Amino acid sequence: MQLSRLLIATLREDPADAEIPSHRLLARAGYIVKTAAGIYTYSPLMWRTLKKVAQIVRDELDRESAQELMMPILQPRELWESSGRWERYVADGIMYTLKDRKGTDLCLGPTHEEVITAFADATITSYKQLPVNLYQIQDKFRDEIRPRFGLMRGREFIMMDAYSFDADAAGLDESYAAMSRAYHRIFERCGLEFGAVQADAGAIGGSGSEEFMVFADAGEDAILRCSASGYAANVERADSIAPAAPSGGDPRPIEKHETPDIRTVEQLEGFFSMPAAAMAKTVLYEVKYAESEAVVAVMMRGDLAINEVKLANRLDCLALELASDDKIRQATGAEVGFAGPVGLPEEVRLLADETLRGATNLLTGCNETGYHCLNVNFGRDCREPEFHDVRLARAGESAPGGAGELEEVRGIEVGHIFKLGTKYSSAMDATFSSQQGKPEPFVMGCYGIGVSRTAQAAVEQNHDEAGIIWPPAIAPFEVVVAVLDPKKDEQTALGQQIYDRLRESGIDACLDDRKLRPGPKFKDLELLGFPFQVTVGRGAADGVVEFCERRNREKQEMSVDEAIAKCREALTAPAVS
RNA sequence: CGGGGCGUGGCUCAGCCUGGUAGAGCGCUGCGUUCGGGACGCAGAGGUCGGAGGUUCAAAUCCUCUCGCCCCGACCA
Repeated sequence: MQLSRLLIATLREDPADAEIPSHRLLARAGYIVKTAAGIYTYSPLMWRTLKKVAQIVRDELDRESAQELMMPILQPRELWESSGRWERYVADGIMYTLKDRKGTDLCLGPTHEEVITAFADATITSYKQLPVNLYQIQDKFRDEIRPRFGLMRGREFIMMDAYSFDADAAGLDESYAAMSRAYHRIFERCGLEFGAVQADAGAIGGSGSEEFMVFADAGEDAILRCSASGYAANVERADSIAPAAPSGGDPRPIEKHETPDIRTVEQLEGFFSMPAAAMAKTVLYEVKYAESEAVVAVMMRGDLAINEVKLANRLDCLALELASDDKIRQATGAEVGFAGPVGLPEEVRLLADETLRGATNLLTGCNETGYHCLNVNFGRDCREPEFHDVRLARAGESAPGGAGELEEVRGIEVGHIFKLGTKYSSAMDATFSSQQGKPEPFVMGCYGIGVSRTAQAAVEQNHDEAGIIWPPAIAPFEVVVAVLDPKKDEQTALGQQIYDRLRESGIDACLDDRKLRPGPKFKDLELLGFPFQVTVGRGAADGVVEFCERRNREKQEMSVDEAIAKCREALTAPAVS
């Protein structure tokens, strides 16, 4: 490809709406052009990169015997009602819905569990056909609350979604392991520094789940990891060993104290000269279920925090949020800051974190404005709460197992693998005949990779002040042969010759024959970020060119043969195991 | 949806407070000089100031509504 024939529209200045480096660079280099918020047109160069990412995904999935197919974007409401997700997705507002001319409701697919489960039900009839793993690479649509950071969180984005069907849990474990292997190879080949971390299964549901995270400061997710033990988890999911609390000792008689305007843990520490770890705060949540709403009180040790994702999972609710001041007054009969287990109305469900199990002589609120209680003991002064782990793990705490300390890093979620089990197949009555001739629901897994997000994550991890530094495997071109002065015949001829020889070697090269002065040409190519450059300039008459690696921008003069050899050497990627 | 901010040539922005001739830099076109790190000269093209309504002799500027976009919090590949 001659760059003079390729539509390249780089910008001299950063677009005003780009915040993080990868978004800024992709927009400035003209790789992406915004069509609407969270909706982008991919330029010809960007499309080359996206196709390369997609092809790596295909290669590695196919190696694990997955099969590519294509499902519809437009999906009928009745299909989504068969899994029970229509109402929830519409209520959450994340799904685009529309009506056809007859008034029939449809949606633009945000994901394809329903379609694939119906397809599997229609086509897989016997256990002899299992396992099956099906995937597609397609645009997905989500009415994101806040699209941002370019391709990182778009309303329309390219995603690979795969679905495995097995006869039993052991089969699912194998399918899941195969996908995990494939994912590791995919992100390795894309040149990313990444890790698999334990994850919350979220709205999709199911048991086991891991996220593949590209480590980057701009990442939207917080990860806790421990290098000593190898433990890594999304903070939503992470566990840790809580710091020890002082022993409360044998139960002493409860004491009620006047605490005017003392509402927070910090204030209580000062007022009673007690450590936060000897207190229990009581936080009220408004919890939404499919058919009802409730106020739930959650007790947590004073020095620790509540993990709302864990809490929502324990409560098995649709959504929860901190109760409003009005709700708190209504539920406890006291002002905000004085809620506690003592005298809590029976209709308010009471949970407590595991760290409070067996605790004695706690300092708590007692649902009376201006008062707190000392020496509160469960079962004696108040109900015995339901104990659950609802604690937020934090950096600095010990990792599960106690091998080392947790540190926090940021990550971009580029992939997610789930063990779904029979959640969808049971709901939709999608079955196969078992060896005993009985209908059994498929045991399913589902797996996603954000293809467009992965491409941007690669830029987030690979750039410098001058521009993008594409990992070779996903660069729009691996090598650019830059002819500095296309008006000089010997430069043009030599450039063309090098370009041809690189192409013959199977290298994805392009020829920059654009009539640009050298300064702008160098700047432009650095911004665009091709990993290797062969510069044909004043040495052309003597057969001398320059080889330059974008990553370090070091230039070396050498002969044409040497330059070509350098390119070949650099691009003979070590085989991925 | 809540809170904050912004819509002025292709891009980045000034002008708005205090109403009266629509501006700059970059980019683009032509000619000339230049030519290894975002050159220079000359000549040009390009804007219903997001949209609608209102106030006024007069609105980019003041008021109302509306649409779009960005940022901060709850969703997710």
